[in-house]
Amino acid sequence: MRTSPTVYEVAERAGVSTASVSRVLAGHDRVRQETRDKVMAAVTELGYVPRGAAQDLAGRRTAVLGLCFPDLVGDRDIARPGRARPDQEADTDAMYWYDEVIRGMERAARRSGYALLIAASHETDDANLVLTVAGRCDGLVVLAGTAPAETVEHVVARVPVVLLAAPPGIRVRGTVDHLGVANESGMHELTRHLLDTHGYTDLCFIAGPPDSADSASRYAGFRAALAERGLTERGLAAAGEPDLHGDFTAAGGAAVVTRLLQRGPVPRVLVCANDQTAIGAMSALRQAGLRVPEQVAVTGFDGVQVARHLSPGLTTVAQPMREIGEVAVSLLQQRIAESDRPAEEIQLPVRLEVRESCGCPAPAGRREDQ
Amino acid sequence: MRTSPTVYEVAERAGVSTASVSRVLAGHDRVRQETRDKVMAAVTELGYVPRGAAQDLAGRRTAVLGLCFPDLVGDRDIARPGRARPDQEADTDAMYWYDEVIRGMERAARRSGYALLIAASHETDDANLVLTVAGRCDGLVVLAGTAPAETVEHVVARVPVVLLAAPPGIRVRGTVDHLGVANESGMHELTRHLLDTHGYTDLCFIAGPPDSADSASRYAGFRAALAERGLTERGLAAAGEPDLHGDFTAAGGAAVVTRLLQRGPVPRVLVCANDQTAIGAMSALRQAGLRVPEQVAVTGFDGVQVARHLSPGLTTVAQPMREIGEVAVSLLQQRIAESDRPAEEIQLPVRLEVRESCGCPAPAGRREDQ
DNA sequence: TTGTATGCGTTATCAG
DNA sequence: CTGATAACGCATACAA
Repeated sequence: MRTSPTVYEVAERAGVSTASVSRVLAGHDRVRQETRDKVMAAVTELGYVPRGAAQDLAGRRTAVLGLCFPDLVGDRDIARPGRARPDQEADTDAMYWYDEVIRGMERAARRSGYALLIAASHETDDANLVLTVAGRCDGLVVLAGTAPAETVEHVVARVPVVLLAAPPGIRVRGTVDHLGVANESGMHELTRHLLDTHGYTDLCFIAGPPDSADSASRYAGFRAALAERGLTERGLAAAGEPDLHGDFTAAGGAAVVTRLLQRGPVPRVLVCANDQTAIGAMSALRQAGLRVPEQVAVTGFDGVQVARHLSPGLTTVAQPMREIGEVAVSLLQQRIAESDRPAEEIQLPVRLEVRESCGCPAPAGRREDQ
Repeated sequence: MRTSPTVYEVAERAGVSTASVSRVLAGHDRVRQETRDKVMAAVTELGYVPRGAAQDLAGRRTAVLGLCFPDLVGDRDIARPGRARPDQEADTDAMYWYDEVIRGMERAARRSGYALLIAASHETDDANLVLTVAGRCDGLVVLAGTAPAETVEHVVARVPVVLLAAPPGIRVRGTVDHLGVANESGMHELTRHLLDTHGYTDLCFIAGPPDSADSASRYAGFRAALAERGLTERGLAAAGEPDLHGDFTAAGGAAVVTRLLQRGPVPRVLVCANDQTAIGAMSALRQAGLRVPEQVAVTGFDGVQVARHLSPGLTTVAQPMREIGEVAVSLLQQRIAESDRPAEEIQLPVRLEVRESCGCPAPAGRREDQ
């Protein structure tokens, strides 16, 4: 292993003390220009890059924020080489939403001078990577489903944590801030649009996994809007329980539609628990020769980027990804500054994005892509 | 700032030495079960998470790999609040490809037990974040366009570096491995498909930014295929120079098509330098009432996930994202183990993905989404 | 303005 | 199997 230069070597070469090297690199004012030059020359010649570990240890702070998100598929595709391709597609396929979260966090972190340390893991994994990350950052964002509550509670003793999109029921002990979006009211608004603007009466909800709290909240909003108009949902399994469950992937959405097609006539509107599901649903409908939105309207939830490039454009409820990142970073910074601040619970508003998949006309004259 | 527990406190509470604590947490065998229990109890009670900085310093290794990629837009949207929305869309829009790279790297890193430290920056920025990252990882992947060559050369003294998608001309001094994909031959193959299978003769290339080496390589493959058939490209600016330049975003692709429409009849085939450009082009064509692929065929390059969900599905050349991540990690690990190994230059094969946007029939019976 | 000396929290070596 | 103790590389308070 090549042994990289240290402050000592730089100091020696520059003919100054290590303190001066440190000061120059930290951009302190109180150092003579000549000293500065000597140091910089030595730094360049030696290819010196300060060891982050030492800086962090001495400075008692890292320049890093952490982000842990659920590993949806683990390495199943590796374990089952027999059908590698399908799995590969399915898993990356399900990542759209995480991509946006990662993006938003990276941007927000960077603006505050932090790099972002990311790792996926799953509740059922050993929590090793989560601890690795937690031990190396000044603040940590954990997406729901990433680690068991105990792990989060454990980690909170070490680093400020923001829990993202955690179900309202599952609250972690200890001082952790919770950040989420208005799932229920967002879906409520979307459903009202379908009911009032379009006058649809035959709608059906395609849920996510049965244990998904996000899906449940959105379903609640959907049901509430229906109830207000005295309507009932097509195809209800049990009282208040959606009948149709996808798994938040396009493949899942397509599969549900396939089943629906076998049962008989498809409802006039398919309200999907997230965008991927809607994408898969539209694809399956197209395969079956049904036109969207003329014969079947479809809507999503999340507002991932691809939604606007589909044809027809996907009507959906957009989460404020950028703002989520910003608020998460801000919460972390506040708690870094003042750790005993009471825990906050923030719910960010969502925005209805009407495109064509619900039956609305394409915006004339306007260009979606600019 | 809350002061988190240290080994000393854990050791004291458990009634053992710090060495034992360290051993237990490291999973060493040679420790009595009773000791192990005492330590784990103390760890849990105290919420102890080892400080990564100290571990890394003592262990001379981090559990982290770094990834630096170009910041396409910086914070322009922040600086110019006047037209915030359009910029916001444009910039995240251009991220698809990076998303896939990040994903692939995260997966590959995780499989090797590493977390991934990411940060965006641009050649024109100060290189601060790049140094921050470089100082905190055992290996670093740098995407082309992220940092000036000198910065990379500088950093190489400290940590193994893999340069991703760097133009063949721009090679960095020092021992850095280069990793890329077969841009030229991939585009050559795609073009031959258009020529031979479909018999098109009126094709036109929509390039990326004029200084993009990727775009240039792909253009070269395109031209070569045309030349083999004795064809010339529609709308050539200068000898060997593409006339139409987008900027690798959907907005750019749409803008090019808009200009094209004003000039007169659109070529039969638009071969785009990347997927985003193609997406924008298709969208603009649709707005203009032109049908894809019946009236105008369109193709892309990269194979981003959304390509398969569009309608028509986008015919494109797919980069092996997963493999890129895998190979990058592997190169890094090799060089960590043996730093004076000669630099490698690896070119990964690409794969033609035929869908409907080129004019091929939709695959019957097959379900794209499962 | 610059240099000296010490602490940061772990791991690992080496005795016991 | 366990316990002292010396690095690890840098930042900073303090002294000059």
